[in-house]
Amino acid sequence: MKQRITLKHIAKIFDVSIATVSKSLNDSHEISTETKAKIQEYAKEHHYKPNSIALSLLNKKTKTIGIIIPNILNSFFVKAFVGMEKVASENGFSIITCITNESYEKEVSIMELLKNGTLDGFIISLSEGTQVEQDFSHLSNAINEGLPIVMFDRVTNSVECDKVIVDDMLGAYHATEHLINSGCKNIALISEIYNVSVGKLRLEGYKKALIDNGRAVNESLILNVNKKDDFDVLLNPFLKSKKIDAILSLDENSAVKAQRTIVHSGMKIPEDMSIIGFTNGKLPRFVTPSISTITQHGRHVGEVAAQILIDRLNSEEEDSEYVTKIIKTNLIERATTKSLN
Amino acid sequence: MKQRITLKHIAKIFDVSIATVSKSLNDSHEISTETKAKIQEYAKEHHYKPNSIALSLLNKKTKTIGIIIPNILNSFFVKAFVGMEKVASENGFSIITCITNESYEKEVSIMELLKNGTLDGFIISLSEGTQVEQDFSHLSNAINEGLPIVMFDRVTNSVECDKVIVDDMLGAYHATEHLINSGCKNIALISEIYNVSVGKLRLEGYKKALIDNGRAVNESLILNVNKKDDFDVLLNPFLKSKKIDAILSLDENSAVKAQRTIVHSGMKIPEDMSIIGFTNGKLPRFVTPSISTITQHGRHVGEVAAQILIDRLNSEEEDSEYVTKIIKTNLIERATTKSLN
DNA sequence: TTGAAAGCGCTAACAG
DNA sequence: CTGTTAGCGCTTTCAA
Repeated sequence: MKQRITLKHIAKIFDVSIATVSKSLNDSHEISTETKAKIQEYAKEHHYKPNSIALSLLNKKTKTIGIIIPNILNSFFVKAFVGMEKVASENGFSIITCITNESYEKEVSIMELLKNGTLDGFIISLSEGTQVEQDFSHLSNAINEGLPIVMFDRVTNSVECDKVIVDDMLGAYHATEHLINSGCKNIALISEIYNVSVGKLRLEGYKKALIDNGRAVNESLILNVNKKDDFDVLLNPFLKSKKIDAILSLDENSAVKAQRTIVHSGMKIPEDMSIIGFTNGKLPRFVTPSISTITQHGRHVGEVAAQILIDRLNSEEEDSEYVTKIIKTNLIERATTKSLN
Repeated sequence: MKQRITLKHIAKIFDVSIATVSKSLNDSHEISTETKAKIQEYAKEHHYKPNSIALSLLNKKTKTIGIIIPNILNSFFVKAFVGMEKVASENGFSIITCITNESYEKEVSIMELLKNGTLDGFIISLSEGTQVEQDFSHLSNAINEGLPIVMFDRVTNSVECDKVIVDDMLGAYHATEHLINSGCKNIALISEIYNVSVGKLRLEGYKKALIDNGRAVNESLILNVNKKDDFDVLLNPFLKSKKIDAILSLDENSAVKAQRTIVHSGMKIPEDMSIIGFTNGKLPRFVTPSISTITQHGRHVGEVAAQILIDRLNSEEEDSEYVTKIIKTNLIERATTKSLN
């Protein structure tokens, strides 16, 4: 194992001081051209690399941001992650990634662990546990200690910071309206994410669309499924007991599962039953019949979030105003919805 | 913004030396119980956190590993990533993630960037570009500089290091044999990954299975698809021109796309056409008919890779032997294959 | 044009 | 029991 080469080594070789070497490599005008030349050449030949840990200690900046995600097996979060990675890497930032698995405790312990100087800032989407617990002190503490945070997707009003959110309410509103306009009478709602903020917003959008269109909100048409529950066992009786002719799914999983159940039940899609689901991953696209989805532009969300954080880190001013960016959703019509024409 | 609290601050408060504070917080027996007590209490109250950058500089260890992945939108790689994150976090390691987008240049520049002291070691799956280029000096350099590397999935014999690989050849072999045994006569092979090592191994397994079972390898039944190509345009004539009754797909994408094309063509699955595809993501499972797949146990691959790296980092001995772990695949029979009964 | 010294936050060997 | 000193690798005054 070759020893890492340092300024000290080079200084010894040329019998000069460490300071001289440092200045030479930084191309300081204080140093004579010849000295610079020979030192630079030697450094290049021997692949000298400044130790960034030492630099971080000196500058109190690590050029590294933390990304905290509830669950990376979720296609929205992977896409957001890809966007963040792209922007970060374009701007010379590294990324430390942590996955909370929806656990409040994990989220807190991760933040504690990372508030130790290794990071310049955080990008986080709250875990389900945190949104249930409603305790955000680990986040406000970080901000107080000078670590900027950008929250995305699953956010809270209880913490003041930059935010990038998806227009969940409007997305659900438009989707519901599309179902109404395409002739659906009894629109059910299925959600595995009733615990998290975005689930609640989507539910609101659904209700508002019904009301604005002169329909009553029928609570018995709303099915909240626990992740531990057996989906099919719940869904089958649910579908049979009511005269439902459309489903709005608040998450990718339940849309796909509902679609399967319905296909098996022999109902005609979209004639007897329309489906729209949130989150546009590969799954709804490739399934047969392909599922109409509301796309949240995950990648873009990630890019914007990363850009906001990096801009803040690079900016000189201490306290520029916090921003909240809202990313619009789009309805992608596929085979599970009737077209309006 | 509150200033980070350091040993120095605490030392000043109690009018003791920095060393005393350091020892107190590390619960050294050298320090009197009272002094320790009051200093520890103060530190806790004021949320003192040792600066890990300073510690890294001192110990020349960062407790951070780099994970370099070609493409995280690939379900095998996300699963592997999840496994690595789990093991790393259990062992108190952080993870810096980079995505090469299959580019050799990106891979090299990432490695250059990260060889600066921020990482204790790497876990990498080679980019397609690197496997085409066949230049691995960025990797051997890292190893020479004392940065251990664990390669997984897409590896090369040209670099000596720890490796975790999937038994691709055998996986393809068994799958092909399954098709043969279930009565398929003309088994085609479709690949979007003919450029990468695992693609080549899977191809070998396919050929070997044919030969071992007294079949001829018919090169015209092997379709290599470029990612830029329009898959359907290639596949349709391919399927029509030969009397194919089974397809082995070397990657998840082409399996799903082939399945769709076949469904549309009206052929009966699996009676007229059987399909087995590599990589067991959600897609093949939820698609109708669900696709029989060869699972590579991505999560487990990730866990093993991370564990090997961490064990090496934690071990005292400089040069323990390199290991190569082979993870066995399994065939998951679903609706696109006839059972053997 | 070069170098000595201080310091980023911390630990450890050694004195007192 | 506590403090002094040196040092991890680097930059940056300030002096020479």
